[in-house]
Amino acid sequence: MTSRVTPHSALRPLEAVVRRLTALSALSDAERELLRGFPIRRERHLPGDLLLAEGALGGRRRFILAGWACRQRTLADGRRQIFSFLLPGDSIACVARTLPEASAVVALTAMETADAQPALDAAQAGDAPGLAYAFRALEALEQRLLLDHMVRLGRQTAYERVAHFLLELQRRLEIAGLGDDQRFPLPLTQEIMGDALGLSIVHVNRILQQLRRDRLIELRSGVAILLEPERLAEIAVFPPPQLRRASAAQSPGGLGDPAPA
Amino acid sequence: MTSRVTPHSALRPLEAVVRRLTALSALSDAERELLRGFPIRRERHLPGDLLLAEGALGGRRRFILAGWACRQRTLADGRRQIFSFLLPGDSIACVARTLPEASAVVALTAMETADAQPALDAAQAGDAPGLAYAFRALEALEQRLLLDHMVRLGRQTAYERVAHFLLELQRRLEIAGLGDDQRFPLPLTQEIMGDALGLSIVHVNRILQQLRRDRLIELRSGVAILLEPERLAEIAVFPPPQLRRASAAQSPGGLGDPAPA
DNA sequence: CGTTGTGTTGAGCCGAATCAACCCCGGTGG
DNA sequence: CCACCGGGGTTGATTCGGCTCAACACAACG
Repeated sequence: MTSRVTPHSALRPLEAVVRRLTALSALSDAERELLRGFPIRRERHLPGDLLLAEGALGGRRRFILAGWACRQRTLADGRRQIFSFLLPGDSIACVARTLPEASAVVALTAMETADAQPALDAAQAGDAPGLAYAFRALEALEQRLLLDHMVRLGRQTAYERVAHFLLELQRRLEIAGLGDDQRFPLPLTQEIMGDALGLSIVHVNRILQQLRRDRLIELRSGVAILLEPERLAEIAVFPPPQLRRASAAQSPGGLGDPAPA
Repeated sequence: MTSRVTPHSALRPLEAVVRRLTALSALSDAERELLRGFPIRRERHLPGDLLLAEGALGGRRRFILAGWACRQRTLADGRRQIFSFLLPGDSIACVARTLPEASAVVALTAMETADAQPALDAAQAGDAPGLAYAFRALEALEQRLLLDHMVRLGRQTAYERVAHFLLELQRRLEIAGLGDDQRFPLPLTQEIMGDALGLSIVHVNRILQQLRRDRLIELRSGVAILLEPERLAEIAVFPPPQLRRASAAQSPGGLGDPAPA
């Protein structure tokens, strides 16, 4: 269904995961191979599927190979708040362990996930220090994204919120190997964006219109294009988060294939 | 200055910490004594003191013995978002370790803190399973409080936000041994509340007025009284979080990772 | 061919921000 | 002792961003 969105998930299912972790930590080639070698017990999910229930105990840890999900909470009167979006390369339920989940995880598109437990066990066992560091960094990054989102909700105008949000998605998706420095898949309805950004559907629509009129973005059939990322960043007021480790050397440049092994 | 606010900090400095942890985990008497016996290297801080800088690496972990602080971020143009309030019994910088902090921690009142490292080390060493569990629960609880705050910001009216916020404070403070089931210290200016709740000073003032007119709360000289907590809870729409362990069952032995096969 | 979900657009309203006074109170210093 | 000052709180008038309601367009799909 979303072959454009997740181009390599069929041939190299863990590609997004490897890219994500590599951006956060210096993985040895051995670790990369270790990661690719685990039995991953793939699973498929449909839009709307509940991947993790609110209040659940000790959810299964999984990697997302393809598709989008979100962490959310629904109030008694139907209002919904989306806390974060989970993209290919992200992991589910790696925070709380023996304690009830504070949010539900729901699939937004068709998805594919893999068992993350073997990799986590290896990291915890001390066999793969690079992996262990990457997982901790992942957790910290998640926290940072949550805080960013909170700033959007509490202290930014709708225009700023949307600008900052789109920038965040672009950066995250580029790292996961989807999209480039201005173009990326955006399989979200305006309702979903509204529930994330604390805005009504109608208002999300108007802001997107405005961003288009201002020639800052284009949106066509599930693909977003940031025409002037720098101006968007100015509008966004506070800098989108550092998604990579600060170190000088990073994964070898090109979008196509990191890690020649 | 705030002797009513922190009545036992002089005689039993760790009282709030012990109470907090006990509410989360079944601590043995030995563990409680262990906790009280650590060298805690107390420190005092003044309102406005920076306890942890944004972007700092590996901050010192400390317990709060007395006084209030907050986690916050300040934007370039001066806007501020407060993410959470840190109360007596809470700990600072227990999440990220080797990674840059995503938020600053700032003292809001005069404070006293203690070194948490000995206790954390003991927990990590496996000497005190109850403590270890408590610390993990503490982290999860913090996460939950963040998400609650996000719901307030994104999906609640000002009136609901304030109601829910006051209820949260009451519950947390009661557990820490400050205040009772409707009365608690509230040393926050309306500006601070505004920066937490995403509202202007003026509007915070009006909402508080309204809550008073509706005979739901009283505010006098740094003390808040919830006249009808149940009605406040109804207004708050979504239930304030579970701050204690669900007394019946928890994990007495399975403190490691549950490993759901 | 209707149906359903998503996007679009207009009209009107309302919640919350802004602007601007003013009050009260606790310093603090002449 | 009083004059002054600054921080916090209170209040009114006005503006405005974003919501609600409502209608319609369009595509995917049965």
